[in-house]
Amino acid sequence: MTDSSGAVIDASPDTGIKRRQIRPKAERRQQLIDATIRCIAQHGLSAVTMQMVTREAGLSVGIANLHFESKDNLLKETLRFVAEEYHGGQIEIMEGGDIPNLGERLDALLDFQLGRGVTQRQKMSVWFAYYGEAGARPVYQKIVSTVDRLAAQKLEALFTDIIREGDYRGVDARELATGYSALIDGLHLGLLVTPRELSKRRARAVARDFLRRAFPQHIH
Amino acid sequence: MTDSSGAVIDASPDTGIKRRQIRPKAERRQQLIDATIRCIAQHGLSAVTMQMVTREAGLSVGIANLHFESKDNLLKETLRFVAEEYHGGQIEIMEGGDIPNLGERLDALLDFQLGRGVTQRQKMSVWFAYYGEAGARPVYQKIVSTVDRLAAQKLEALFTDIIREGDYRGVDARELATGYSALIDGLHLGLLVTPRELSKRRARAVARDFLRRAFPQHIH
DNA sequence: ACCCAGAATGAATGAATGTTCATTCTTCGT
DNA sequence: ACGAAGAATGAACATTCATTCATTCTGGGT
Repeated sequence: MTDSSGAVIDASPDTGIKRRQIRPKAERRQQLIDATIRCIAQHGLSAVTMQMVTREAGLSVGIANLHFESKDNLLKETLRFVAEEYHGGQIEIMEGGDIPNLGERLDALLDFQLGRGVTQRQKMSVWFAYYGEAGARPVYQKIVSTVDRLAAQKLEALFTDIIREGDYRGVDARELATGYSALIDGLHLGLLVTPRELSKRRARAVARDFLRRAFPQHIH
Repeated sequence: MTDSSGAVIDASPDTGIKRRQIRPKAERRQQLIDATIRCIAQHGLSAVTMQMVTREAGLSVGIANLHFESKDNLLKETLRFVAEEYHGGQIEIMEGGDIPNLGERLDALLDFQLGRGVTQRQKMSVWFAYYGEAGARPVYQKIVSTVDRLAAQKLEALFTDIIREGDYRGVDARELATGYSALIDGLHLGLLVTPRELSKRRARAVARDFLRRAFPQHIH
């Protein structure tokens, strides 16, 4: 049997007692990180407790300190995972040998950044929860900066290619990349905090509009 | 004597004992809210304690529950204050009878949103700390949505006026307003999390660029 | 069939935190 | 000068939480 969290639970229907399962370290780590993400999304970073996370994962309290040495570390690793997943996905698309057409590649990037189902909302919550603490916690700042810088470089490179291909004049790739990144972040924020005012559809329209203004030949 | 927090302290230099001061309720409330803002900016929302806030304010622990009934309430009121201060400032400029020229009014808005000294950074920290929790706390969401909606309407109205004045074609005021707001939010985020990568000067250039693209006759 | 490395458990511990309230102190009107 | 209203204090209390670790359990290797 598998519950919603992915934790393997082996229960005798009669007794309701669940059997202890031994799994490799890497798997447990991921299981705990996933549970942490769900907890942050649902209760907020400041309300997350170890008991909450381990219960969500279907495990005992002690195990968190077995695989991660402390709560601080678990939170740090969770941020690292989310950051790398998100930026990794972006970077893959931007490097994208599988999509030779630059306009289509831009579209794919936009789809990745503002598309997807409910899952994305969970990730967004986590993302901004950490942003909120980043001002006071250098560790978080460093993790985010590191992946952010790489993604920014790739985006600038993509924009440079597009500018060359379209022969656009008076457009600075770096500045535009900064603007586009900020726009996406801001739209994510809007989707998270005021979902009533900003639908996913409209967010995409806004982002597309930005790109169309800059690269009219590439975005229709 | 006045310390950095604005709290009035009356100490005999000999004894070092500070004298108890009685002040009106409204003043103490503001004093506590100011201290809360500083604490959030410096330590992060999740690390803020009542002892920390009251010490920062130069007061005793009991007083926080005297003027605000609980920690939750103090945090809520602090968010309300910051939200209203920020959005109030924006709205005043946008309605701005004192700046008849629409282009100049846009400039003033941009100055307000991305200008100012170190103070602004404190406010930004608080702002995003709450955004981070907003996903899980309806109360925060409501406070932010309320002021946000009003500011969005005013911005849309301003853009509508500018579009009419400049006779710009194929531009949707609402969509542009959404985009501009998101852009500013994203730039704030960048300034907070990756100040090394994004200077205040560059943030302003990026925002100006966005406006210039949309309203070339109004922004030079 | 047996053993053991190490994975998993959860009751116990101690530290930290929000909240209370009996007491002390200021101020102001009379 | 005096008294009362209420502002301010901070020690005490109850709760919650992260972390520990003695113990139990599992599964693969022999």
